[in-house]
Amino acid sequence: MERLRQHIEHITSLTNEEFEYIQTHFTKKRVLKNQYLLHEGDDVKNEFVVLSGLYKVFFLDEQGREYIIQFAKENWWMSDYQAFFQEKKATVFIECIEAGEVLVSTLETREKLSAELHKMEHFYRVKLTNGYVALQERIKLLLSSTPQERYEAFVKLYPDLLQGIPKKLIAEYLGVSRETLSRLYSR
Amino acid sequence: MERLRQHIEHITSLTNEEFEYIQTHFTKKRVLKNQYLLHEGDDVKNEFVVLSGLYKVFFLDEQGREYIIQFAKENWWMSDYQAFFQEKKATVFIECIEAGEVLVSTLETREKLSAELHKMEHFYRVKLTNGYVALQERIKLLLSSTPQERYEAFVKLYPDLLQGIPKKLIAEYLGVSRETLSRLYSR
DNA sequence: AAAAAAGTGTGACCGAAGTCACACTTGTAA
DNA sequence: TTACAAGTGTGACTTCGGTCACACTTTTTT
Repeated sequence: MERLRQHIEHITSLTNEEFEYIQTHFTKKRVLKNQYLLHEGDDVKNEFVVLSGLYKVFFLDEQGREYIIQFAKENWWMSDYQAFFQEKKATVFIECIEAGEVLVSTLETREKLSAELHKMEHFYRVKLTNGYVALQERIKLLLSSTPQERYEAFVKLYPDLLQGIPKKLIAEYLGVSRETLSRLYSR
Repeated sequence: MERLRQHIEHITSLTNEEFEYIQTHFTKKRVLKNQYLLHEGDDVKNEFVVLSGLYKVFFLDEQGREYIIQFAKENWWMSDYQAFFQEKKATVFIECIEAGEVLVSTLETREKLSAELHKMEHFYRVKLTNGYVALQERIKLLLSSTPQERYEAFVKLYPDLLQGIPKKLIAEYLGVSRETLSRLYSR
């Protein structure tokens, strides 16, 4: 839980009492490799804060092709935010790539803490601001770049992921075929 | 200004005094067709709330090709949010397609109102949440869909834009060539 | 240790979308 | 009202990336 505190205090400082209270709204959960935290069609009751391990957020098209929206590592938040905020059924999957731990929270928690503690509303706003900017960057990249440039941008964003995971997953994140990606660095 | 009030109260209710105060942080500005509200390389001092008219937020790649990030109409907010929040130079342009009016605000305003009024921090958080979800949807679409599907999704999102603006702009939003877009509905 | 499964590189082929060129229409300005 | 610019559709050609196939390697399982 100390991790969560540091994470929040990176944005806004808290008293011990405040953190004590906030803490009660999060529960720790161990996650094993290949375990699903969220499955298409589920009610999206939770959002997750990654403490350790590696996870992928992805979806499938009609032909069953897989597209990765996000890799999540330490201190990243993840959910099917569309469904989470709008209380719809999940359209994405969250699967564990490397075992680790996450904190589990709910929409009620987010709204309640935001309403009760101005500081927490601030925290969530800042997090969302950063997330918004990151997504916009991804859109610009998807719109304008060649596979080559996307790959280079990926390397910058996730330098540590390059060795750890199958290239296939990187291809699914970039939106190119495995073969095309392979040809990018073999020439 | 009444428009701004309705817009905010759609999310959180305000007293007259509160709105009086908030109001002083926004100034109205008339915008003419083809006028730029923001130019690549500028310091991004402002964000804009659209009262009327139509605007495009776009950027250029090295070859000078144009990509539209967002069309903005009534009640949409726009800026180069990346640069705005991080106080960097603009990498995008905002240009007026149809004359109208906007409200002009600043980062200081956003932060100040958020800090002073919990309600406003809430307002900004909710706006950001919606924006985040919309961007994520766009990413999913860009990753997985054919030009055909993108076009159909566009029609749903901006049904009113179809007749008003040149098809070239739609193509730039979808990330396909003008010719490809043209062939989508001529067969 | 053997067998099965997953990951990776590479060639051959194909097809969807980009580019270029041009004709025709519509809108705008002199 | 004429002239010029902008917008639009369509054909010909090209090209980049996808798909399929297969060999080889590495990892996992039994």
